[in-house]
Amino acid sequence: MAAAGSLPSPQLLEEYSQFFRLLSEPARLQLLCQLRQGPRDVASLIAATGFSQSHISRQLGQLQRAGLVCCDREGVRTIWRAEGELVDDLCALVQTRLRQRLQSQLAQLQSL
Amino acid sequence: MAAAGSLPSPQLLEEYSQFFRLLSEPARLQLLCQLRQGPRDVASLIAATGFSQSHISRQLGQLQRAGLVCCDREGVRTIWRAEGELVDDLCALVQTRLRQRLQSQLAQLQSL
DNA sequence: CGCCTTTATGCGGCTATCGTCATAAGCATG
DNA sequence: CATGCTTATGACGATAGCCGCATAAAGGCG
Repeated sequence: MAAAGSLPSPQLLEEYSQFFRLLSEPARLQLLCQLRQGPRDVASLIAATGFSQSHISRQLGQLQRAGLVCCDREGVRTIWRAEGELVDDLCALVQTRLRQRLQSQLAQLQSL
Repeated sequence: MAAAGSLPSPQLLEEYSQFFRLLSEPARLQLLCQLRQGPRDVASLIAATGFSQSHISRQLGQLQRAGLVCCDREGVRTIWRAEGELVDDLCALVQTRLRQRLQSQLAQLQSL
């Protein structure tokens, strides 16, 4: 039986949704995956993703404001890196769910 | 040191982002919160959220296709309920992060 | 100081999605 | 069957967000 906790306030709901929205775009997820492999400068992110410099700059800015990435200045260059394990943990949970659903769909197909 | 796993394929990235996109809208999050408290029929969801019937129907459809909610037919009425703990787990992780960030901001303010 | 490299931002086109209204489809009852 | 109640879907206006182009700002080098 589900616990009957109180409902979250609209403001909190808004915070949650804004956070999840960050992860709802393949471009940002791709950047996070790149940075999960280790620190990268913007040039290599451009090369790896094919996005324009301005786009990458904006997305990194959003991720930084959310505390998901941070950067170290090396002169005029900026080296970005992932911060924290949150995204990995979230993706692991989601991956488990996705796998379960695919397996059940597979079972459905095979039972025909 | 971060593990240097392989990069996810674009298709997988798309799957992840589509899933997170479901949670990136306050309306859907609100529905999920309502259903987390227990099964509800559509009329009570309309009353609780103020959204139109058509909108709620669409959002529930999306959540259902993702396996986050499911429904039992009671004659012509449909009773919806949350399915699985995934959303709760995800929100718990995010909440921890949000709290940490607010606390650190608070500490910053107090150190002035 | 001029020049180059690198990052941040204003602007605008484009697409996707939100949310509503109107309507259709399905099921129960008199 | 006709009526009423509940849910699903087509159409549409409004808005938000993606993404690139052009340009400004900031730092390094001769």
